[in-house]
Amino acid sequence: MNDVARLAGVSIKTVSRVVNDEPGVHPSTAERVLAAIDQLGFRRNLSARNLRRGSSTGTIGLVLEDVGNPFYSGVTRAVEEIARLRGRQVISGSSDEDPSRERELALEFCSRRVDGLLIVPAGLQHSYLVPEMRAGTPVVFLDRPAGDVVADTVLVDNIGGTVEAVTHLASHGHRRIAFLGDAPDIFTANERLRGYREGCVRAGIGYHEELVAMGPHDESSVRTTLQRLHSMREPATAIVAGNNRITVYILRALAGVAERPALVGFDDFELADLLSPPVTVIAHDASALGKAATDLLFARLDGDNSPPRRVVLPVRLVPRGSGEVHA
Amino acid sequence: MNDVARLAGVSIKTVSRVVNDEPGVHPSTAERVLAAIDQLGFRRNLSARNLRRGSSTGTIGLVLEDVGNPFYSGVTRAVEEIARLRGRQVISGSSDEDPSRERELALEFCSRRVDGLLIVPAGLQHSYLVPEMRAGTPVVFLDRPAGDVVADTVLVDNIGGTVEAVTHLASHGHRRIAFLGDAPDIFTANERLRGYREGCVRAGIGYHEELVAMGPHDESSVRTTLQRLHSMREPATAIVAGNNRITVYILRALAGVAERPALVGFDDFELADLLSPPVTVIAHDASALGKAATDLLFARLDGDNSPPRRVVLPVRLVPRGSGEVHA
DNA sequence: GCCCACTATGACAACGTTGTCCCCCAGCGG
DNA sequence: CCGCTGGGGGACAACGTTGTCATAGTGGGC
Repeated sequence: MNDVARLAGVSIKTVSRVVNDEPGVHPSTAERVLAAIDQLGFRRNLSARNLRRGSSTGTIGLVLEDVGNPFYSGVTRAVEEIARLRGRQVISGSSDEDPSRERELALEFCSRRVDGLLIVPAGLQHSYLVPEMRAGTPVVFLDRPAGDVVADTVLVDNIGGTVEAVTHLASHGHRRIAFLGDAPDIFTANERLRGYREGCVRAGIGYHEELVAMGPHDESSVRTTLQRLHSMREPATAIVAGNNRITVYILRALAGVAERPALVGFDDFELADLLSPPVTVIAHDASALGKAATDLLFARLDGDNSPPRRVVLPVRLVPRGSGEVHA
Repeated sequence: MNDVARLAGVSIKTVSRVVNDEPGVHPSTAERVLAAIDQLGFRRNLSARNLRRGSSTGTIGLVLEDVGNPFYSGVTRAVEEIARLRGRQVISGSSDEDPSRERELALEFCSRRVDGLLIVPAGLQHSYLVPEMRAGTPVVFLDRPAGDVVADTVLVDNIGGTVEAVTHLASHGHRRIAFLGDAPDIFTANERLRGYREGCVRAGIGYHEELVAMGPHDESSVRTTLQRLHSMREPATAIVAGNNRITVYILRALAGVAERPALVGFDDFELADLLSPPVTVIAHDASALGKAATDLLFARLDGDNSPPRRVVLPVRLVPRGSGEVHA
């Protein structure tokens, strides 16, 4: 800006006026300034501007588990969409389910003075955010609740979803329904397990420890588990998968197997309907989740200071016929 | 920082020293300062710091077409991974194939003084970046080349891929091979069309205009196109799909159809191997693309000022047997 | 010709940091 | 007792902006 001013033969304040379309600059002066800007390739430094004006940085921090996972990239897209409408940029990072990484990212974003934070919690400890929240940075947790702070949270109906999945399978005559879930210290995994258990009890088929295998899972652990479930005295005839990755592992393991158990997966995924058999899922909308959380965040930025809210988004069983009919 | 200094009864410079672990502060003073920091929930303002130090902002700007697309979210993940190793945050945005949006995003990132830019070009005009590039901001284009500037570029072997796809199909006896591509003003779409044409010529089956349908495509346009291809006097017996979305549209349109043409899709996708029939694809690695581009960017940041490079990543035909064998 | 209003412009401080330079004072040798 | 040394700490400027206020010039009304 200094250079522009020198080149145009004016003060930097005048350049500032031109850059900001402020009135009170003679057209011919403005023209000279614009020419200088063009010649030097000047671009206003937003950091300095925001610093001086004490205004917002126009950024939103997004901490999620893994942008590479289609579910979270759907969330990201929705967040970006709304942020854009409100003139904000999104800074994002993946925690990879590591609490210290989550914390590192969130605090880094705070140092950058983001206007707000959206966090998919990896850990259970979030008191590190208390100073920021007290300082006025709105924080919304999504997909999972925060550990030890009270804050806005957007969840999906994990329990209701798995209850429905089990009910659905039981209504088709299944009595040996297994559950493969993610690591039990992950909130959603635990909730879904609870839903599974409740579903079993409600369906009157009882809860059997040996039909449950919590993660963390990978392709081979799923394979082993399926063999175990199949070789039981009373084999499982149906499976509920705790998330989209596990569903895919199961599908891979079952490829080519003649006698397939029925399957219901948590999380919908592209092409689920085109597989044979198509896969019944408990669907919930990643973009709805992202939208709800971002809307909440912006409401806070707009001055809403009502008590923290907890929003639970509905899920929907999408029956596609993946072997529910008992053979 | 001012408040911290006041509370601890020291000057702000001393606080700065403590925050930056600089020597020359008496342990007892440091302790007082740390206590004050803790009590006030102080967090250093990174913008101000970077402004004063004239150092980098520690951010990388990433402009892509749509984070929601699994291909680009894979790219994003890879970029993030490497940026993290080098202590950078990623700011990203989706252009939705809109050149003005791409420009807006890129320039916004420049105003934020990102250390470097990664761009999946939506348009053909990139001279707007010249001032930034001259000012020393490294820019790497990925997936598609820049329009009218010379810059580092990372591409995949689009032509080679479609040539191979057509060759593969022809070697299985197909002579009526159709091509469904994206909008022809998109670089990759055009390249793949060229590869298709060349493949046809090489295979000695000739290039027939009526077997080509360039986009933009949606589910219904694909459906219509397939009907047209099927009801020809000499119907197409095989199809090459120009990208992952088109492949999926085709799969949807073909669901339940008895007499399916063979299919080879550009871009691999999850579960392609589990469909029946499994889908043969021309695979290329989103994360390799992201990694190559980011590596190139960091090389520039490390001072590499050799002439702009163009990297072309190989693609790989993954035959899965989606009906290549001529019925 | 004088004063006023108004336009165009600039000087300066400040945002929250950090780099540079300087000062104070205790401790030590002479 | 003096001067030197070095550790601990502060004052001040500067990064690139913008808000506030001041000022120079210009033209019009009396």
